[in-house]
Amino acid sequence: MPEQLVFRAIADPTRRSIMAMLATGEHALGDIASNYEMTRPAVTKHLKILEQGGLVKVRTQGRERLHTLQPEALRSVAEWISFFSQFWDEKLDNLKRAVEADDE
Amino acid sequence: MPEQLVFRAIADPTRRSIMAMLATGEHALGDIASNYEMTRPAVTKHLKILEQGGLVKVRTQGRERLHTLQPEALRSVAEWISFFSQFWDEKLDNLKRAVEADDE
DNA sequence: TTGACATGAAACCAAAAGGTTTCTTATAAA
DNA sequence: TTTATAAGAAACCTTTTGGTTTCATGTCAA
Repeated sequence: MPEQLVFRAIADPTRRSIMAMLATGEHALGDIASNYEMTRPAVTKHLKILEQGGLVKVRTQGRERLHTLQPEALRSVAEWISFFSQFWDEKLDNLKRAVEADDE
Repeated sequence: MPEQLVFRAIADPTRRSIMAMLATGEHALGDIASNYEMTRPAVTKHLKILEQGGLVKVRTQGRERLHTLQPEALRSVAEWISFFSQFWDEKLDNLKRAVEADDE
């Protein structure tokens, strides 16, 4: 799972919005799509990109496809940011330590 | 400075690489460009996008343009991630608190 | 002041991104 | 067993992105 796919996935505002929605729990495609102006195939494509980035997992139930958020995929981004945090504020070295501590 | 411009800026691997280079200090365009296969105008464009995202600041000295990293611009991304961190691991609530504590 | 150097600017190009419409397939419900 | 629903797949279109080449401009050094 190349890290680039995560950065790509979170670059689009619609996809970040979908992530926020999925933070409230599992949702079917139609359910998600009804919150946006665009067509369902468009939302499908966004979900596919989120999936490729490891940020969303899908399971099929009957004729529905249920999507779950996988927020751990954001960890690589958090780690990348933590490298730069040392340059912006000593206080935020906390962030770096927090991420690294979770690295086991 | 819309947050979207930061997400856009960090989406490209070349730009993230440039950021890493600038973490070592101020650099002129030619200096940066010599590290990449692409032409200088291409690097100029990447730097422009980093500038629009608030991640790089430029000053002119003689005929050179010196670029400095502005890592604080990553804070908005860190805050965005911290919202999701609560879903992935309780331990990483540290991250959230660290970012919020620095919000003053 | 003449030339070399560091860069900006503009025009252009191919590929990727974000979207649409149309058609098919699979499941659920009447 | 029809019919309606939920979704995937493919073809297509437009705009954005990441890159190029070419040319113009400002600054430093002989």
